[in-house]
Amino acid sequence: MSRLDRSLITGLPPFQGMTPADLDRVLQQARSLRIAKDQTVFEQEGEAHSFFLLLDGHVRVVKTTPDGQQVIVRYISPGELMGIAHALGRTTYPASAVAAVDCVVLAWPGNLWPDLAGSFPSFATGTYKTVGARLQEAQARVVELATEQVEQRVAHALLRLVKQTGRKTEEGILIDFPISRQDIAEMTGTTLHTVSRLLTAWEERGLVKSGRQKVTVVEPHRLFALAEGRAEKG
Amino acid sequence: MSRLDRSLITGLPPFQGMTPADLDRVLQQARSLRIAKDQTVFEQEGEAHSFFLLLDGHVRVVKTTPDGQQVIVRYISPGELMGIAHALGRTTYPASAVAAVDCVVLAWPGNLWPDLAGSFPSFATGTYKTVGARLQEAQARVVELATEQVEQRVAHALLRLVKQTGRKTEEGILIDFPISRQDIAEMTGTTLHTVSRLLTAWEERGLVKSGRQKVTVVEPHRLFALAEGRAEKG
DNA sequence: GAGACACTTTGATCCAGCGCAAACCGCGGC
DNA sequence: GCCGCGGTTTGCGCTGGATCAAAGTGTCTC
Repeated sequence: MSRLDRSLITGLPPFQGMTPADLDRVLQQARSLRIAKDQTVFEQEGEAHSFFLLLDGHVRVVKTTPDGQQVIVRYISPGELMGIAHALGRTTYPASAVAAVDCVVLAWPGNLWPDLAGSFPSFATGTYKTVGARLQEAQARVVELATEQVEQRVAHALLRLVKQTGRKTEEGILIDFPISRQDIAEMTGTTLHTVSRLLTAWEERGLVKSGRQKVTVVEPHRLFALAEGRAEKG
Repeated sequence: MSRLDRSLITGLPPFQGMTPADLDRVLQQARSLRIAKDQTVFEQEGEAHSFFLLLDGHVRVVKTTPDGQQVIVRYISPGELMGIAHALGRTTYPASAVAAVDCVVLAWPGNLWPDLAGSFPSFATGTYKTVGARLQEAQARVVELATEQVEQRVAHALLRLVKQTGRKTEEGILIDFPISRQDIAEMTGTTLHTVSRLLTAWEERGLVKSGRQKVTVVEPHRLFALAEGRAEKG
C-alpha cells in the first residue's frame, strides 16, 4: 500500500476544517482500493467491517428483497462517504454497493469510527449532515413513490442523476456513467419496458437523447415541468 | 411554567447514561407543552425554532406535496424525539407534526442543540442512532413502495403500528389511537377505498377487527404471512 | 468481420387498483 | 332522542402499467 497524499481528500465536505496534519493522521488509517466495474464494495447483510470514501468512479447502492427484486437506493459520487453503518450504531450493511465503473475508494476499519468522530468533531458533524441529507432524500422518495405516476418518477430520477453527475456535452447534459433501462426501472419502482417506452416518447418530443446504457437530457426545463406534473402542450 | 421532574425523561433512550444532575440541567432548558388533538406541533417549511420530545400521546408526521396530497411519514410514540432538523444541519422542518390525540411534549430551543450535544455526548450519539434508525426505516419503505402490492404494503403498515403502539385486548392487539382508513391510505400510497376493501376482506377471514377509527389485529402471524407475500390457503 | 451476448424496442393482452358515485352508519351535540 | 357530520362501505367502469412474447441493434470477442 502506497502512502496516500492528503490532497486526495482536502476540501471534501467530511474533512472540511481539518488541518493538514489531521488529514495525514486520518489518511494513515485508511487503505486505498481499486474496485473493478461490477465488483461489490460491500455486501448487504455483511458485517460492517469498514466504511468508505469514494475517490473516483460511481457506485450503485442496491437493496435486494427476499424474493430477489432489486431496488437502487442511490448512486454515490466521488467525495461521498458510503457504508457508514457504524456511525449509525449498526453492525451490518443495509445494502450492497456495486461499482458502476472502475472505482477508487478509501477504506477505514469500522471500529475506528468512534475514535475519528471523537478526535475530529467537524468530521462527525459533517457525516451527520450527510446522514441527515440522505434521510431527507429517502423521505422525499417515499412521497414520490406514494403520490406520483411512473412518468413523473422517472423524470425526477433522471433529473436527480443529471444534477448529481451530469456532464455538459454539445447535445445536452449526459449522465456520466453507463446506466441501463433496467437500472432506471430499479430506481423508480417500474419495469425496463415502461422506462424504454417513456424514453422513446421523450426522445420524439426532443426532451432527451438516449442510447445503449446512455441518457442525455436535452431540455432539463421541459423534463422538470413534466416531473412536476405540469403536462406540456403538444 | 412549572418545574419539570427528571423522572419524566429518566431512562429514555436519548437520555440514557446521564446523571440526575445532568437531567435536571437539560430539563431546565425545556418547556412543557400541552397539544390538543389535531393541533400541530410544528409546521412543514416553518423555521425550526425548537426540537421536541413527546412525553404522552401520539403524533402524526405528515408531508404535503405541492398539489395538496398528504403522506404520513411516521407516527411518533412517547419517549421519541421529533423535529430534530437542527441536529441534521437543517433550519426548516421537512414535515408537519399533528397530534393524533391530546399530547404532552417537551420543547427545547433549537439553537441549544450544539450545546446539548457537546455537553452530553451520549445524548448526541443516542440521537444519531435514532436518525440512523429512521434512515433505515425510510429506505425500507422505499423498497416496499417500489416492489410490493397494495395489500402487502397495508399489511406491513398495520404490523408496524401494532409493534409500535399495540395494546393487548381480549380481541387481539389494538392500535392505540384513532386511525382512519384515510390515514392508513396516506401511509401506504393508496386510497381509503382500497384500504376499506382490504380491511373488510381481512375481517371476513378473521385476521383483523375494525371499526370507526379503530383497528385491532387479531392474528398477527397470518397478517405477517400476507405482508411477506405468502398467500394463505382458503 | 462473423457470431454472440446483452441491452433495447415494440406489440398485444390483462388486471390491480383508482376514480367516481351513492348509500350507509356511529357518534357527538343540542 | 333526533340531527348532522365525518367516517365507512360498496358497486362499477376505466386505465396505467405490468406481464408475456418476440424481434431488433450496438458492442465486444476471437
